Amino acid sequence: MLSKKTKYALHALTYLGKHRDEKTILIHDIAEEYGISHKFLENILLELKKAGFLGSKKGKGGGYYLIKEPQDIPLSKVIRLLDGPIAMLPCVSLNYYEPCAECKSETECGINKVMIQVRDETLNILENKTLQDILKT
Amino acid sequence: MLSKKTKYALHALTYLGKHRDEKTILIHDIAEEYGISHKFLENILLELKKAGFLGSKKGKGGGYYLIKEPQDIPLSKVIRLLDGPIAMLPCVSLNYYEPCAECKSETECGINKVMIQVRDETLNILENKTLQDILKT
DNA sequence: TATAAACCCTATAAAATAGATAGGGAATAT
DNA sequence: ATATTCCCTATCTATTTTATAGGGTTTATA
Repeated sequence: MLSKKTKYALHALTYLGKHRDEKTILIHDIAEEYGISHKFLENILLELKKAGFLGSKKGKGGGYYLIKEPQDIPLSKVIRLLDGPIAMLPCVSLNYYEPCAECKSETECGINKVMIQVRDETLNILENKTLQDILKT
Repeated sequence: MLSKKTKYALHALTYLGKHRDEKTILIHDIAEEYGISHKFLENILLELKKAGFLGSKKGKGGGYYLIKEPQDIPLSKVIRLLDGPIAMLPCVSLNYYEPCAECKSETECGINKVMIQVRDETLNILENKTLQDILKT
C-alpha cells in the first residue's frame, strides 16, 4: 500500500494543479482541504520542491506552485520519491535493487520472474499516467 | 513491497512443491534451506495450514506437506493471506476495502481511477499465476 | 509405557518504519 | 518594523514487522 505521505503528495499536487490560475497556494489551504496536518504536509511539499516539481515563494503572499506541466509529472516519479520502490520485491526493483538474502539464484527463482511481470505492468501504467490524467476527473 | 513473511511463505511453498514425493517435510529443513529462523517460519507454516494450503503430521516422522495441487494455489491468495491487500490504496482494495479518510468523493478522484487500473493489471497476473508456475523454473 | 521427535499455540520482545509534532531560522510584502 | 510564510532539522509517538520464548499436544518406536 502507498504510504499516507505519498497519498498526501498526490492530493497536494492535484490541488496545486487545479489552482494553477492562482500565483501561489498556502500549505494551510491544502492541509485544510484534505483535513491533514499542516506540519506533516509541509515536509512533503518541501520534498516535492527539492525534487523539482514545485516552486515556492517565502514571506507574505508566498506559497507553493507547480513548476512543471501536469503532463510532465508521471505518477511513478512521485511514488518513488515519497515511497521508494514500486516493485514487490527488492530483487526486481529498477531503482532500488537489492538481492534477496534468502535467494540462492535469481535467474532460477520463479517468484522473481512473476514479480518482474507485475512490475512491468504496473510501471507501464504509472510511468505513462501523469498528474494531467488525475486532474481530468 | 512484500513482507518477509510473504516471501518466506512463497519459498516454503516452493520447497514443499519441489519435494512432493516425500511424505512430510520438516520446518527445520525449509528454514535451513533458506537460512531463515525456524520459529518465524513455524508461524508462517501454521498460517498456511490454517488457510488450507498445507497439511501436517505431528510427532516423530511428522512434518508438513502440500494438500492442494500447485496449480490450485494462486499467488494472490498467498499474498493476501500473509500480507493483506494487494491494491495500492484502501479505496480500491477488493478484499480489504476502506474509504480514504481525506477523500471527499471516490468517484471524482483521479488517483482512485488509476489505482483501480493498477490493481486490475496486478491481479490479472497474480490470480492466474500459481505455485505451479513458480515451480517450473 | 517411556521417550524423543515434531508440530501447535499464544504471548511477548525487539527492531524498523511511518506518522506527527516542535521550534526556531530566513525571506519578503506592506 | 512587523506579520507572514516557507525552510530546515530534530525528536517523539504509534504502528507494524520481525523474531523469540516456552510450554502443550500428538505420535512413532523401542
